[in-house]
Amino acid sequence: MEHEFCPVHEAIQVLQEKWVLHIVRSLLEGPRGFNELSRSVGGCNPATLAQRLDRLCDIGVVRKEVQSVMPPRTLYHLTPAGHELQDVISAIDRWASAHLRPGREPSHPVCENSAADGAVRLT
Amino acid sequence: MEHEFCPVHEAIQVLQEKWVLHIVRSLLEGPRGFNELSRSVGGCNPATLAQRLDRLCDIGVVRKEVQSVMPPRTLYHLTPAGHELQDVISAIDRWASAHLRPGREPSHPVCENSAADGAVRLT
DNA sequence: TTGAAGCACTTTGAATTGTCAAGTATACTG
DNA sequence: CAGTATACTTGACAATTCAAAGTGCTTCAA
Repeated sequence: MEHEFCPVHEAIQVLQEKWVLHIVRSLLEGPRGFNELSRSVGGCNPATLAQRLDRLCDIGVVRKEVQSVMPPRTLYHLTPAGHELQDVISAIDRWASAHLRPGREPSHPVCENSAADGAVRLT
Repeated sequence: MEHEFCPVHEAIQVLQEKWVLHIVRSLLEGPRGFNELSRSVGGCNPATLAQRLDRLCDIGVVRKEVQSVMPPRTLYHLTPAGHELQDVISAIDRWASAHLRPGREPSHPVCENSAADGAVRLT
């Protein structure tokens, strides 16, 4: 009755969780502490961030290193598997650089957007 | 006062929206109608799906082609820019195949997961 | 020595999102 | 002529995310 295991599908399930890609992207630049990460990710509240990190930890993408409990000092960094998400982020980066531009207005109420140059506008 | 425009960041904002990656992946296999897409994406309710499609349309990743209004018949397909998300999906696919496996239990309450083979387990 | 700021979170209640079930008008199939 | 399909919309409800405040302890400046 149940579906078979599909890697891509599962990966998408994880990566589409809010903030996950941002977190990974940030950690690719190096290990960070909680607040540091929070700032670098920008706009994710601590409750959600903590939850995402737990998940990524469970999944084996991130490792949490408690350096001291009091005063608190923790480092989050990517595992080798996590590091390999670099390819995914790079692909997004390439796509974004090629197709995304600032664009203010949705330009049209209707869906008549694909400009001549094929650029994509954000709303 | 405001930040400058960062393509990757913006792209992530879009791609992390629930169902978006699934939708793109499905459309990469070819154009589909609404219900067809809904089925192939699996589990996304029509309200959300409609909303996501509108967004992707506005953004210029998807094009909506109404073939007839009544009885209704619509086709959704990727624009050239949308098609180039293939690279992103492929990267996810490669990562997933290399690092994801079925794994039931989180195996441990704590975050002690990175197995010797570096495989990642889903919870 | 006092005060402010930093650390890693947790808790709370409210706001935003996503989901479910049902419904619409029409056509095709058995 | 009942049943199925198409593409959605609506409204009520559930789940997720949010901002704000708080904790207990250290470190640094005044």
